[in-house]
Amino acid sequence: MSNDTRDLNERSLQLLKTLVERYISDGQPVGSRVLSKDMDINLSPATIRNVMADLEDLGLIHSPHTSAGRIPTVSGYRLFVDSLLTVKPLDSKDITRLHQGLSERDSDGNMIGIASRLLAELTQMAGVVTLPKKELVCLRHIEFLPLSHKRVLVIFVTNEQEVHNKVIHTDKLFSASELQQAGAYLNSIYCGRSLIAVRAAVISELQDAQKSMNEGMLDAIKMAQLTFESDHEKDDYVLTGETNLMGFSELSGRDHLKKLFDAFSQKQDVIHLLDQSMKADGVQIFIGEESGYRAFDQCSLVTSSYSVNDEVVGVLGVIGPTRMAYEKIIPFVDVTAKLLGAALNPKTTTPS
Amino acid sequence: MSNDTRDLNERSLQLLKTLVERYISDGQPVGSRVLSKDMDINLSPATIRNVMADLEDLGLIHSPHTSAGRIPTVSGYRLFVDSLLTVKPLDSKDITRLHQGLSERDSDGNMIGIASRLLAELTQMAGVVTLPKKELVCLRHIEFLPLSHKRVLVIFVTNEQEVHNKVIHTDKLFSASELQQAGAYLNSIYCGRSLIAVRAAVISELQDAQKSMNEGMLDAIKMAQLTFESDHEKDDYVLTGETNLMGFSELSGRDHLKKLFDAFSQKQDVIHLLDQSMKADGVQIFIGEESGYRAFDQCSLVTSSYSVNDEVVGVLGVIGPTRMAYEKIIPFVDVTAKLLGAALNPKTTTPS
DNA sequence: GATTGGCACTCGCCTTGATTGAGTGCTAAT
DNA sequence: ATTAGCACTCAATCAAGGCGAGTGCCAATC
Repeated sequence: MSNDTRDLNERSLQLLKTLVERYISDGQPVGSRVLSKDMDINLSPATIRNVMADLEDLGLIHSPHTSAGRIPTVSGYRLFVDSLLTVKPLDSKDITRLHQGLSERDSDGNMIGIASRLLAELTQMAGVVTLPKKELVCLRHIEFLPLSHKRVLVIFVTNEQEVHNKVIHTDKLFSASELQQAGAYLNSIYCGRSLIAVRAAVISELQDAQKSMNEGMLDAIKMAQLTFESDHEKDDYVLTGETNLMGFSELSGRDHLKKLFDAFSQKQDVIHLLDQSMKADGVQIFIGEESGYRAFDQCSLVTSSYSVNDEVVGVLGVIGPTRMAYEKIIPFVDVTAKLLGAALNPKTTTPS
Repeated sequence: MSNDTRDLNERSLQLLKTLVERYISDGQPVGSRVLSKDMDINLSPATIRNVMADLEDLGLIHSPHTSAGRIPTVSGYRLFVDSLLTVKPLDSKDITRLHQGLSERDSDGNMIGIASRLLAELTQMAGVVTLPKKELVCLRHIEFLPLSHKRVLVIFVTNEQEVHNKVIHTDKLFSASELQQAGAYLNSIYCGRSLIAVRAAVISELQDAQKSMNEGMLDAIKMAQLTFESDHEKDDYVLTGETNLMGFSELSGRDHLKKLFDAFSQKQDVIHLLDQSMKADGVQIFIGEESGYRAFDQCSLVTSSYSVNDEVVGVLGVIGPTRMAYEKIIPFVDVTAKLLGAALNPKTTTPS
């Protein structure tokens, strides 16, 4: 790396671009000969070699061994996606499919799952969608049912139609009707507020307990506290199409694949990675080791946050080998994020 | 296969047993020499070879190639698990773990998921548990919430604490309070009955509609019909620990693994296989090709049905390579099934 | 007659060595 | 600055040979 990438002239960039494209489509290290044939400008292989040597000095490409062609390094991919890429418009079939899948109408309630499946199906890689973040979800309905052993089943609905449930342990025994009243009371005062707001309100209510509250109200508040106290529903995501990844030969080192799948089921690293995309809006890309997690060394992650009412509420993306068709995946993720955001917005109807 | 397995004398069986055990623990074809050392009875390798030749004639073992040892065939495994196996008592650590995981008290509501995870964790293979069958689940509570576009969110609770939800489309627009009344009405008449019974009752109610019903009741019944009309929650299962399977070299032919995982996500074949175990009670074993599904050619499935109140309601099991430690897995699956059954029974408390 | 030792044979696996071919780097000519 | 030419490197492929594990069979033994 003797120099800055600014040294690169138009031609070198063009060459890098062609090289990356070629490698993405073939999967083979690409040599000077094929590159010479692939390029628009006519150049002899020898010239190409000189330019490639420069690119190698800059750390943009490298040879797996002496007499193989070159393949892009992470920096090479990075430069490619940042400046060289010509994004392709989405396939119209894909657009149709997305629309029909994410139209609000025939939702079976779980938009997140649908979106994830669509991502996986249409890209033939793995699709991932985080659940919308809690600050943004508001309480729609809450209800309690008695169980044995002083336990209570809490069911609450957030946003339009997401149903959650949890078992809480109470101090004393409640009858079904007491619980029903508690639910009605909580619904009357907390409905429509965000979970965060509810939690805060509950805590403050409990603190100045001298307030004029009858016992039933107090019990209700206590149960609400138990329900919302912890981040019981830890940030989570829906991941589908993992099996698609098994087809890619570059990921198929025995334990490599296992590491990857283990990371998927532990979720933590993936969550952390996706969280980083929450901040920026628009499409973000993590290439290979850029992610910082060994398990994803050979993978790229193309993400985009999705928003409801201009507020970012979650992230979705696609996971595949570094050697993926970025020019198609990027717009695809972008559009999916926008459509999902629209589909989740209760106020608007998705345009047909 | 010149002959019947009855030809086998005690010694041959003993030999087969030792061979299978050895192969299971080593994963290498086992030859006459090691076998001779492994056996209790002292026999020269030559004698062993003679016996092995007989076993091969009977189709119980075979050589992968001329100068390798022998490995069990499917029939060999079959004979082994049916007659030769000496089951080992469960490890006490495992028992403790199972008890603590499946004790009713600190359930977070999803016993099935917990059981599956326990199976996978403690066997280091894949665990699978079917959801309890519908005939046996009874309605505990039902409730409706209005959505936009004449859609209604139905939430219903079955058994103790399993929460389900579904979106239905109605003919006309209902207000929140109308829906609440409908829910109350349905709760009053259908609570405690099985879903199957509810479905039947709903249909018959609708048929003799001349009955004295006010409009609200009729609407309620109609909504119940929409809710329960189809097998909307198709028999399903919870599968965990699939990634454990990636460690086994015998399953790791590239597309073999993919086929297996695809079968897992399509669910259909797995369901069908598990259904077969519903009929028999006690532990059932499918070895390799016995399952009849190509994807499971190199796998064995050890299952047991689990029962609540002496009635079989579901199946659980473990999926691993044919070369698995049956003598430990079998009692393990057995015990897990019994504990799960007990944990699901609302009447009893699991013994500590 | 069952068991055993001996022996030739088979076959997978590993190493070695030679060959091939793709691709490079360098240099000298254009 | 570009190109042609050439020597060189190195992975991949293949054949040949040695090794070793294990077999099958036969004749000797108990």
